[in-house]
Amino acid sequence: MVTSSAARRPETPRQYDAYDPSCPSRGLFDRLSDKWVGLVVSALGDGPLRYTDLARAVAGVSQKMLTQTLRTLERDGLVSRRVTPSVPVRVDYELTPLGWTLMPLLYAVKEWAEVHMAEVESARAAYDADR
Amino acid sequence: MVTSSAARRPETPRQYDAYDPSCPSRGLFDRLSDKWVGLVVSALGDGPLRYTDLARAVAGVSQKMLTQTLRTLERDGLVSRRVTPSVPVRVDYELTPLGWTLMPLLYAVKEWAEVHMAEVESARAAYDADR
DNA sequence: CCGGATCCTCTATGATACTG
DNA sequence: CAGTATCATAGAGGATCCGG
Repeated sequence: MVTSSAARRPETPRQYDAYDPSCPSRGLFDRLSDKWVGLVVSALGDGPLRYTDLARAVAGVSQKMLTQTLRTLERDGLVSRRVTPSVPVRVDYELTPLGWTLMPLLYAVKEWAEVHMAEVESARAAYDADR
Repeated sequence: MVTSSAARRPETPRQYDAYDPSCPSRGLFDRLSDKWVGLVVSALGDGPLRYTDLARAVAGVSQKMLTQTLRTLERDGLVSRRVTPSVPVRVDYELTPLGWTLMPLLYAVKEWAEVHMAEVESARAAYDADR
């Protein structure tokens, strides 16, 4: 008989807790809440993109922050970087399989912001009216 | 015949675009990517919480940031604040109906971080090994 | 075209102390 | 208990220049 506690909880073998500041997953969650990560990952949800195209898609991002964000995502195994040594050089970024599991979640938040923007704006107006 | 473009796209009447830095939804998306918003909203997913309980749930948050985050969420119509004028005063925070539509999305990201932490850590190790 | 290296500026955040 | 007010600071992020 092999009734481990894991067997009773088929999913979510909770060993990490993002609420705990000392848990590594807290740091990871913070990274995912980064200013540019959501937009970059969402943009790559439409397929691979060259550096410049990514910069155009995520309008307003500086070179520095785009590169820095991509490096971190690459290190975390969410994005892969492929260099084509042409002249000039061509660099494509693409979501890894792991990245693809995250993309829909961040994309959903982005969509939520777009869909509910009007409601939030009227909530703000109502709030501000009281003071 | 009433075939408006909206009729052809039943859902997502895209009028906001978070990729556009000048679009209000970009600002909203940035707010949702705030360092504490995800954890606070997720914590309230288990039901209403008093200020102190919230501070305990979202370990590591300072009074200042917790209050500031809650004020913003309240203004944006995601969280409601109820004061019970007892002695000492009791304040409960709760997700609004609008907040409830957002909570599962942020909670999913938090769960993703917890579930995939190990994979990310090994990706980091592999990346760092190459330099 | 891609992005590394610098310099510089703000602002987001924390620590601390105080109040109804 | 649930904040507000103040002060101080790290570091996020932008602008610019340079190089492969």
